[in-house]
Amino acid sequence: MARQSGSDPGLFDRSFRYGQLPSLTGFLLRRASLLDFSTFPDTIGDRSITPLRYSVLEVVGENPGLQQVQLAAILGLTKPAATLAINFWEARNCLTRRKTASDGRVRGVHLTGSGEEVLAELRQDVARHDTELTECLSEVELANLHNTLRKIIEGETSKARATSSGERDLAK
Amino acid sequence: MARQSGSDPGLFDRSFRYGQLPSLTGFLLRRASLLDFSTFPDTIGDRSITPLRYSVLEVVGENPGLQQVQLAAILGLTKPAATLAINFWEARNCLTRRKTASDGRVRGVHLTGSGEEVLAELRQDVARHDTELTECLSEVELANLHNTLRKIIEGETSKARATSSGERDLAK
DNA sequence: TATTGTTATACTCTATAACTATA
DNA sequence: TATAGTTATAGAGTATAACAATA
Repeated sequence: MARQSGSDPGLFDRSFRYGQLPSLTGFLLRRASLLDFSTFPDTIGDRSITPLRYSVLEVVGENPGLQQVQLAAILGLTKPAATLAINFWEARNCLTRRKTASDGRVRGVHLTGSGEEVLAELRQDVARHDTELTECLSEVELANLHNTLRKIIEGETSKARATSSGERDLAK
Repeated sequence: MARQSGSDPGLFDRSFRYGQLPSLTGFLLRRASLLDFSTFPDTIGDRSITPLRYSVLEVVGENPGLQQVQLAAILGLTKPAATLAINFWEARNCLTRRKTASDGRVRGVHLTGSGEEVLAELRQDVARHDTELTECLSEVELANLHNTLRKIIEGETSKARATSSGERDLAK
């Protein structure tokens, strides 16, 4: 029985027409991102470790004692989403919450010893996966791609704040 | 009360460290794609019209009488997902299913008259949104971005077929 | 009152499996 | 027996709301 899946799109089948889709940046970004996501577990092995969960570990590792609201803000998560992501790693003994002396409401997030080890391995696996994703590109192409994507993210993020959902964030 | 949302990430807050995240193509792709997705309804207006649902209308418009399994293959959807997406537009009188003479199992998908009109407007709105997303880029940068993204999608798609989920697709 | 964090809850999306009708 | 399409169902993921503890 054949597997039903949306993870192997096969873009650009010459038998069909795609209209303006292939000339839309948003369409290409989504396809590339979905491809990255769908091949992620092949390199990482553990299917429960998603790019988001990896990024949680990475950011906590870089910012020991980070508040959960700060983690949420950095990664664009809601508070409950941050709670759940931390719970995931806490259940695996990779993250711990510690009360802060200065503010009793805050429970700073820290890597555990085994969390450090897991992160160290994970960083290498993720970097390898990322290299594989872009192995068809030259160094110059890759550097240009990163610069361009950062421009889109930075430039459009500030615009989004003024015109989109950010408007509601600022509104009382 | 402030709105809880993950749609306005605010990447690169200088107060924090991001480790290797900003140098990962996958991370940048996801952020750019999420930004595109989160600002999409601002241009389109109707929140129920997602990029995916638009692409369904676009592909059917370009390939009248398309089979539903073909639509699914083109857009990387499962059969049930294709059914639901077509149902959405059928309920809005934009798409119809018609029995095919040559094969009684097939119900080809077609645009209705009002579907043509909706698509024509939608194409313009989507193109405008896409232009806004990349308005910080020069023409050369945009062209390079598209070429590079297509390389990633095409190059990696064929590799994915050989090593990833495609393996299970081919396996009995 | 406002903020940190958790829990409760619901909604969307998408996956698999099972069913139908045709071939 | 295989394929096109639908329906049923369940699992992630993520959203809001409400709550507890602290400021």
